[in-house]
Amino acid sequence: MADLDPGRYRDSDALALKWFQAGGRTIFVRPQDWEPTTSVGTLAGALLRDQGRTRDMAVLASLGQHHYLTTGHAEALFFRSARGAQRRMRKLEEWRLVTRWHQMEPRSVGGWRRHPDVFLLTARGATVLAHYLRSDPRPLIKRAFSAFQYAFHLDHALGTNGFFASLVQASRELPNQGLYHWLGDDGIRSAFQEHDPELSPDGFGRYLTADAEIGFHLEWDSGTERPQRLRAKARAALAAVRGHVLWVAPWPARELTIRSALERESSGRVAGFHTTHAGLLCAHGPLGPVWRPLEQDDRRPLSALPGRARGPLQIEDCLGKPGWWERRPGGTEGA
DNA sequence: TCCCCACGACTTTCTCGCTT
DNA sequence: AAGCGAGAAAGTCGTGGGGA
Repeated sequence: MADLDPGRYRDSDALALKWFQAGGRTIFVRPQDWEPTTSVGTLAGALLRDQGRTRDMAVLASLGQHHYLTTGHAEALFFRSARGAQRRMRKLEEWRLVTRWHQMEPRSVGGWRRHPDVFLLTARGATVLAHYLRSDPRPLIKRAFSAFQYAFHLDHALGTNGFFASLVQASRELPNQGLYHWLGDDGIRSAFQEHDPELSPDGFGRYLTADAEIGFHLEWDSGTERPQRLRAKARAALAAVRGHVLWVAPWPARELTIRSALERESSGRVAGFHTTHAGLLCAHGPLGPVWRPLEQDDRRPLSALPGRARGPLQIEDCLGKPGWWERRPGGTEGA
């Protein structure tokens, strides 16, 4: 069994998922205030001249959709090297389109471990993005401000985002697979309006294989929710979700707790629930044989889950593939 | 001495506009 | 269309800070 502490994994581990977060322990060093200024002024000219503006806008769009991206997440989605991601994010920061937080995680034995910096959209970034997308900037600014001001679930968000980023990273070199859609919780909540939006899953993904489209919702568990609430979430998913729901537990025993809650709630009904835990994800990666269906013992890879026949979506347009943002300016949620 | 991350310096590759 | 050059972007390597 792999060690559960993500801090123990090294770059040399073939499938190390270095940005998986340990839940709820990290502290964030952030600027005092959110910049309320929305003037874009001289920036417009610099951006228009900039060769990488399409990618920059896709970075901003992804920040608008998922709120918190680390240097590692940005690298997985948009860059081929960590240095490239660092350089570009620094530039966006200098243009005051994004703001940066440092993360430090206290170690159990004392001391601190530095994690990659976290980037958030500024008001200026939201305005520039809205201008680029020809949309109303106000909702974008409002959501970006909320992400800055009310970052209560930041660890949880980074865990969810880290899962999808690791999926992008793991599939980017595969010629006939890829993650096409990644919807954040904002995008999913609208689909849950008829139910309790508080019970909506944490993310939605559409994974393409050679002959199938596999849609799945993600539940990223922090290990703090009571079984009662787990069952409520299971009920909501049974009512509102067609397709798979993947539950990720922080440790093996917690996975068993989740499984018993799910099995109790879904007994006798068809449920596409699968579970895993962070140790397996770190050891095998998100594409490894880690997903265990309810009332079964075997674990299977994501690509082996049943899906529907491939539609017009193209593998080469999947997230992380070369230049994907050129063809999908709407970010990870767009067509 | 090692780890992790950010970043500076230098080199190489790519992109774009201009000229012929 | 082809060739050229300037500047931007990307690749690589080493360093530094903060920690064990």
